[in-house]
Amino acid sequence: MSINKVIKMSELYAPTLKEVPVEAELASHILLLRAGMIRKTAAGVYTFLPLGWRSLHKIEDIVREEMDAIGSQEIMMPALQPAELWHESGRWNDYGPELMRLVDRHDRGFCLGPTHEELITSLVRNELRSYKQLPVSLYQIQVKFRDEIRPRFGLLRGREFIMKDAYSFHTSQESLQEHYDQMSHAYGRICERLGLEYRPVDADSGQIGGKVSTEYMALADAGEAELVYCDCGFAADVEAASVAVDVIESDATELTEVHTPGIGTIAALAEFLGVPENATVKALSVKDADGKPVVFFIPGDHELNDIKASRVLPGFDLLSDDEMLDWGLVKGFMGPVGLPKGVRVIADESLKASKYWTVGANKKDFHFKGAQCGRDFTVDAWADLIAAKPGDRCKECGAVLQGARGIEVSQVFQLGTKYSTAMGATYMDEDGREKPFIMGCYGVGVSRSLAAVVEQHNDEYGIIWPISCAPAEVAIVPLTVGDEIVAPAAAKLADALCAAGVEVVLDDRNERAGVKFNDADLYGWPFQVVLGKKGINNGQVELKIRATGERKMLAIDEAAALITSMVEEERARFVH
RNA sequence: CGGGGUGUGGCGCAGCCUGGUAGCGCGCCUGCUUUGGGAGCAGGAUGUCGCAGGUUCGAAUCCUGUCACCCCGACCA
Repeated sequence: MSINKVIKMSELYAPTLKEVPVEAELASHILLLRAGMIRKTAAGVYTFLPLGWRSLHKIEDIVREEMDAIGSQEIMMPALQPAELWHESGRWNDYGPELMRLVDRHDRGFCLGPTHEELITSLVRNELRSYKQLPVSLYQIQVKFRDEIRPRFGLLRGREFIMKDAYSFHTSQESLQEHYDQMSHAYGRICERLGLEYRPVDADSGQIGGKVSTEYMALADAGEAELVYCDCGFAADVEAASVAVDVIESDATELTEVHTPGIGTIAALAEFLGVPENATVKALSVKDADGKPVVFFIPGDHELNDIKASRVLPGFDLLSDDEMLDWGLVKGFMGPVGLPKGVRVIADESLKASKYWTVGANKKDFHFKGAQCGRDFTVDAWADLIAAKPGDRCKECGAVLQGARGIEVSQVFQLGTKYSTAMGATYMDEDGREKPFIMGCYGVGVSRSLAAVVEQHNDEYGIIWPISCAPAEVAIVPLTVGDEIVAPAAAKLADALCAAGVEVVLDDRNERAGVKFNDADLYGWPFQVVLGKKGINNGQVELKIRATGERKMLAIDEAAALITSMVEEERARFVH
């Protein structure tokens, strides 16, 4: 795209689909297929056609500019990675089946990189030897592979996708924090320049490892991530959110057995007792990594969060019905009072606020009301165990949290020394001591961002590109081809705009007006200029703004200048 | 991985239950007409019916296996 040239629709490979593809459900998936921007090659694997590729390049360029602006340097690492590096970090075993593994002809193990911590760490450990060389920040824009359990939603969850990943190396937490903040700021700018309505949220660091992490969520009802947020500015992924939970204690202050025949679920119990679900306590029986039984107690209206629970009890697993029987646990009627010997109790910390619990009686068809911790039972450990949900309270300000869904377009992590320690990546500090790098890593889902933009910017007719990532900025639509007046006028206007640095597509196809109009809206060109015979004869062309549907007549002699300035103004809206 | 579903011309689908010469719409090609919101008429081309076996005189259709794709679920008691 270094040479700005008029794109001729008659030559463009961008076949549109009139019908909605059966495999697509989301607006972004449907429209990217229909507008001839992408095509599916296999489940979760896509080909980018010229228009999709142009938009993708624009997103990449925005990302590049923002990375370069904070001093991160672009490199390119291979997608094909030797297994031995993954053995060093331990992730050859830990990453699981999502890692695409392969073997070469010499029987050496490789994987297709889902991320690049191992490679970059092995790169710099040989080259960066002194604190004087730090900090360093490097990034690449590259294809990634993750063998998703279930690829879906087009570009939003693919098995092969394009990502910008950056890695930074520091001698101190302060230095890391400084770069992390710069990255966070850059990520916010990237979202803004892409026209994404987004929210930074507290996140879990998942498989990448590390402690501090923020995700940038493009808000979308179709998003896979659930988040809670507060007017005070707090926002978090429900998986990672630490929130205050309202629980209601039992009206009974003495341990009271209640006959609850066949009432084995929280919903049934709450209804039977005529109380809300958060007036009950839910019990989940699991086994720890050694196979020993543990029962989690959480507020009845909440769900256990696996990630949080794993922090308290690494490698835990749910008990099967048979295992519950073996340990003497009564499914549907478990409680902390009178649990079989050897069963540990871990309770969600929100339950501390409730003095008298309504719980199972460890006896079929019976529950207790008024069970008091310390008097009737003991808790071995308190921990944050549950997934947050809308209606919980903000820990910062106490307000009720609202819920939203989002597409995770980017994430920043503070890795600490996890990889540098595992892989022996060290430098010499001022005292002549060898120390592991303190690392950060920062990812932007580039192809996912493309889908997120479309998910947020579309209507019943097609895509509505923000000008910053539109495949072209202005479409020239002559209504008659081969006409001795209209066609030259269209070509002239296209050339004039092009010369002014505007990206122009000229619909010189011999198609009927309706086809061109419909395609133009489907493709989503931000500005559309329609040239008809009558208009030209009156010295006028019609300009349509895709986003607003607004139409105005422009004098043909002034059109190029006017449109250029409108394009420039529109571009400026996306650069802050 | 568990459950459900679908593979038939480029795309979307019918036909399958009840075996008997493979059909429709869109698209494509040719011609004429049309030309400001996915044109009309006429003519035409295009199918190993996902793949491999089996049953049968005969299989898109029945049976077995297999592959691919889509949807739901995947520890939520």
